[in-house]
Amino acid sequence: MEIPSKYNPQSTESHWYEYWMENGYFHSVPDEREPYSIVIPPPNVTGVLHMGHMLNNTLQDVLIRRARILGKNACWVAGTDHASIATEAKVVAKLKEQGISKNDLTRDEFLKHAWDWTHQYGGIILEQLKKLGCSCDWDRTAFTMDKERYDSVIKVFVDLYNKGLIYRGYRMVNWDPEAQTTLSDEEVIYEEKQGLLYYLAYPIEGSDENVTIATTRPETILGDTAICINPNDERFKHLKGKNVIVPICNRVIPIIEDDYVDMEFGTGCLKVTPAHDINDKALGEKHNLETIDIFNDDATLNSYGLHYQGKDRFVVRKEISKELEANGFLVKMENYVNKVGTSERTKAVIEPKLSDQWFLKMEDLVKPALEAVMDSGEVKLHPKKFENTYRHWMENVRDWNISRQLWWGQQIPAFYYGDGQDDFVVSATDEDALALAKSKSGNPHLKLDALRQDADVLDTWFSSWLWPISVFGGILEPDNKEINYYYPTNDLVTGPDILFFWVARMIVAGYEFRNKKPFENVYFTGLVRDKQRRKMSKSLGNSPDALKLIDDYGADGVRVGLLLSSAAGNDLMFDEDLCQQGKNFANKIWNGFRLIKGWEVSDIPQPEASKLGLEWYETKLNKTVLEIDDHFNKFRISDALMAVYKLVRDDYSSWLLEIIKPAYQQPIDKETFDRVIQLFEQNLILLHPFMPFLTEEVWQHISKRSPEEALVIAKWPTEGAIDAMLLTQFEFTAEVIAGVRTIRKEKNIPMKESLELSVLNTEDVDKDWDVIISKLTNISTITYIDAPLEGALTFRVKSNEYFVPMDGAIDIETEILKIKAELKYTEGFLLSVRKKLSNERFVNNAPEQVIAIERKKQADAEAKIDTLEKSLASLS
RNA sequence: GGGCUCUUAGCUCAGCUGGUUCAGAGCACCUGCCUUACAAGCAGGGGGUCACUGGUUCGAACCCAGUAGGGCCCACCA
Repeated sequence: MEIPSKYNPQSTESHWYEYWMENGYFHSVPDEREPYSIVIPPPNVTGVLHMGHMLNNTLQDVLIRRARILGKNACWVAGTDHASIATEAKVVAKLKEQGISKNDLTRDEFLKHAWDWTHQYGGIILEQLKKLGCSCDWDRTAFTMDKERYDSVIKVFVDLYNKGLIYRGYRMVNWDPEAQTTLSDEEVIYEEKQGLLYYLAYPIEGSDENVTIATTRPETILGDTAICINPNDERFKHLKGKNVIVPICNRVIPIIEDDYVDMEFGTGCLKVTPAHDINDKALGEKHNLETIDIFNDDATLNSYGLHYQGKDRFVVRKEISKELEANGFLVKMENYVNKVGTSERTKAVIEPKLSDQWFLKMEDLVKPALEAVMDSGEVKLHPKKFENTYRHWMENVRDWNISRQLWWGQQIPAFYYGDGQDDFVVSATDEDALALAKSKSGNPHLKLDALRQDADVLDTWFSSWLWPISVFGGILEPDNKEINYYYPTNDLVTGPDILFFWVARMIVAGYEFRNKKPFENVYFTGLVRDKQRRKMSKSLGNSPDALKLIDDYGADGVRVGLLLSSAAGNDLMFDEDLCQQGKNFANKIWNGFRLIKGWEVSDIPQPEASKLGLEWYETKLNKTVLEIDDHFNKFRISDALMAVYKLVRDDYSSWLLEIIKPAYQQPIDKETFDRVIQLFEQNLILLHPFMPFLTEEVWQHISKRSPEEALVIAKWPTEGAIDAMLLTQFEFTAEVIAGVRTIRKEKNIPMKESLELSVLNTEDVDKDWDVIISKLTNISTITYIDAPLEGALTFRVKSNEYFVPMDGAIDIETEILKIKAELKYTEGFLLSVRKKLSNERFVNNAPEQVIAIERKKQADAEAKIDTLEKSLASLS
């Protein structure tokens, strides 16, 4: 059978993915095994795979595949999020392209468009995850708006309402004038923007005097209902109790006093606009001020805007400042940088706005979730530093605005039967709502069609916070077999940007609805950035096409590329070269397989070198397995990969294969062959979580396997013995080999030309390793000698001295210089060790073991100096 | 403004309890090799004042304090 020398991922990846699917390896049902479950952070239903998803899902796949190989019942639940505001915005934009305005559609018509869109694009990202190799249980694929998840959300809403935790309130909320909906505090991004600070003069009623205030938003003067000064401010003492006249609209408003006002800022005098600023709202309530809302929902001015009515707030800002200037009210303008809240989704500048919204009381809900992370450690965050951030948010949490003025989402199950503030009932079904309404209103003749359901939908996160529960049906059927088996899930992998949006709220929901944590570990990935440290984004165009990367480097190559430098919580500077490294590594393994496959096996005795080499590699592998397990336990995934990478590339390929490789066209003995295949298979198992396709391909090529023997469900190596002596001896041997190779290189002696080696042996070296030295360096004989050899190049390992006899002139001067340099270094080293050992306080205070090590260092150095001095003497 | 965190080789980062020759890895770089598995490779090599200043200690990249400079999160100063 001819095996190509280049591994070709394209031809194998889809094949093995189909094979895995056909055999149902990813599907999980509860059984007697230990469960291991992960729920996917559901990507937006209409999204496409980007680098963040790639990283995130690769990590999850590594974890789930390893769990599967460890023999656990691994279940990775896939699904998508309806992403109400993002999806609705996309649908609105698409309709607009077709000349359809959302306002011309009924709710049902709009929802039909949204569902069409969802069905058209909803599966794309999941198909892309399959290309990446993700071993999700696709039979469980869920959607935050499917029937079960929808009903779960409604049930939870009703439940929380009945517990008194959900309330309706007229509050100042963050208004996105573009999407025309409210946002939660978390959805507002504050950005520094260069603006102007306008100093405006307000005439004082019944006087020629003015009072000057500073504002960044001159257009809001039309909504002013007071001027506020600090009661301790001597400068304004004379203004107490007076009124001022608002320029342009000529309204008379009072001057009030409150020590909220910072005397140092601006003029020390503040205009109060209760409808458009959260602090002014508080002041307004405290001082019983009128509230004048000057904006429409799209942030154009309403009738309070007078001649500016219908114009956008930013247009008005420019125009009104001109008008103020023209009329002498504008004292001056200053450049000023202030923080402006913008919508996470639409980027529109947020307008604080008073409106009726639904809120969830958070204070008590949050308590068990805070404790779970900070006190009991039931939920662990990786890296740990996020615990502080988490605590801070949890301790300062505010009520969650859960209503959105959108159509795409779970419609709030509140039904109004009258026009009063409290003329509504909350219920999961119409019939119950009617019954409740009848009794609450005292009107037994109320009809169903007289009930009007709240038009708002719930915040997307109000459905995704239930995800680890709702995907197992744990809300609707709290005692079902699945939820009892898979919940709590084990690990969650996500980005720190949704710590508050999602992770914290899931923990809250877990304790509230299951009385149990939703997961044990949260692994936060970093942001994927480009080489210049810029965030990857569509607008910058610096995000590579995920699928093209897979085409170019293979899914395995991309996975390795992403994992190689992605310590938890650290941003990842993505560089395609890393994928190339991954691809190269895949090819390396492929060729390792090719080499073995090409050997002819014969019934001949096993060479000593092979026997020893195999023994050493087995120990090395056992040691590495321990390291890898340790890395995994600490979520150091890239370290785990690096450990396998080095094991396979350095120890296995460069050392073991070279040690056992038969001479050209010679057969290999059966014992070595069988053993090396077993060890190679162990390598493949260790590699499989990281590079699932390549390893399965090679695994199946090594021998014909039944579906029960597929690599995807192989068994992780169990702990084996580690022979420390073998490892030490190997390292010593490797140094000797490197010494000979260096001489070859320096003197340009080709590998074909065999050399001799003499050893002045003062170390207690096991001569068994000589066969390996000979083989790897083409040394014909190794001789043990008592005195330095003349006419030879030398090198030293520990206190052993090695001589390679050389025809022709040896540059004695150079040799002497080399030895002198080595001597100088060693003497310096010895000096520092001696100094340490002669320090009484060190000897008295340091642990025994540390002192023993120092003594050993001293003895080694002394022996080495002895060797060096003898060589020097023999040369001169 | 508050909190957290980081600064180690050209780049990205390890360095876990202060103690092995502890100053590391991968990549990049330099040199030599198309050696019969792999040039997507092999072998060899150079490279760091561990940000700075002090302190604690027998001993500090590691602990403490301060300084400088990044990053993240939170916060209503108009």
